[in-house]
Amino acid sequence: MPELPEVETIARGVNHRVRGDRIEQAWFGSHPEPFKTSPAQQAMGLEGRTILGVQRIGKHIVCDLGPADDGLPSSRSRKNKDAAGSPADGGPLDEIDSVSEAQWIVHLGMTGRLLVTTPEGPVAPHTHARLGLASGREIRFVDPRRFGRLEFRELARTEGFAGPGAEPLTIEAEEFAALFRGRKLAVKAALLNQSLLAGVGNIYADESLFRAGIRPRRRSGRLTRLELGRLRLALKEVLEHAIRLGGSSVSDYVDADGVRGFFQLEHCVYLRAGEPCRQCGAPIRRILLAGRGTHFCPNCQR
DNA sequence: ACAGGCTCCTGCAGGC
DNA sequence: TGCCTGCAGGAGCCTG
Repeated sequence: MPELPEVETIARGVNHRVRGDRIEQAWFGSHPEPFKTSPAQQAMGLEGRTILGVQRIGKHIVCDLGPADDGLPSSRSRKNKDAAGSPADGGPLDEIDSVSEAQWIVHLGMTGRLLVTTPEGPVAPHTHARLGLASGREIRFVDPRRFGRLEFRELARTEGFAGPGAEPLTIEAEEFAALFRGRKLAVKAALLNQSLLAGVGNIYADESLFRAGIRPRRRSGRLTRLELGRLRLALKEVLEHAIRLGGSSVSDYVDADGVRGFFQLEHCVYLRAGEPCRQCGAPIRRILLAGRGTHFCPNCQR
């Protein structure tokens, strides 16, 4: 299930391959669930636009798009390629100086994938969107469980996408502590709440609580300053480490090339119920909290 | 306002 | 062997 490190890995990979490219045609499937904007509106909005860049905000992948062109040959993307070597090969973002005029926002839900392939490649079952690019590449959105969402925003009409919660990688200690102050809900439930912190899901909530030595059921408002300090650092470390390893592949997660991540090999508690704690050897316990499987070491976490 | 529970959806594992 | 049941969870919605 993609959380912040997986989404970051995918966004970087997709950005690397399609930045500066132009969307020639867009195809959308018929299942209504994945679309926050209707398929027809998305197709109309996307076609003819240049992809300025792809970034992660919380668990969302945001594609910034240039102005809609007149459908003539893709002079814009060719000009970019000539001017800046090959932007799609990953030069700095500011080489493309256009201002974002629209956004395509992708949320992968639990089982969503965003892949960059060739049009000839076999189309996986549950493919809900295909964007044909001027370079000959194709972006595909595949999501068996249909918990993912696709949205198109024209920035002349609506604001640019901003995650509802704070970014756990950059949040300062004071702001972090304020998120938990006075709250009665369990600290794990608070970590999962996207309007507080954007991007933390079940795996990294469990792993960061283990690193910080805090039990998942502890009430948020009862955490000491010291514990909040440890939690903020643990969260940052665990997320950054997972990004370096390309994310966790626990179910069917793969990056933009279809390659699995490696962080699952370093999980200390997640999906390790009954197995010995890596620190003290006590068996890892599993409970249900906020409707989620929750894993912790009863000895190391207080 | 806040907290907690339910629901969507499909694939897979486990039991009989 | 094959079918059935239950479980996995992000986030929006509903209720207390």
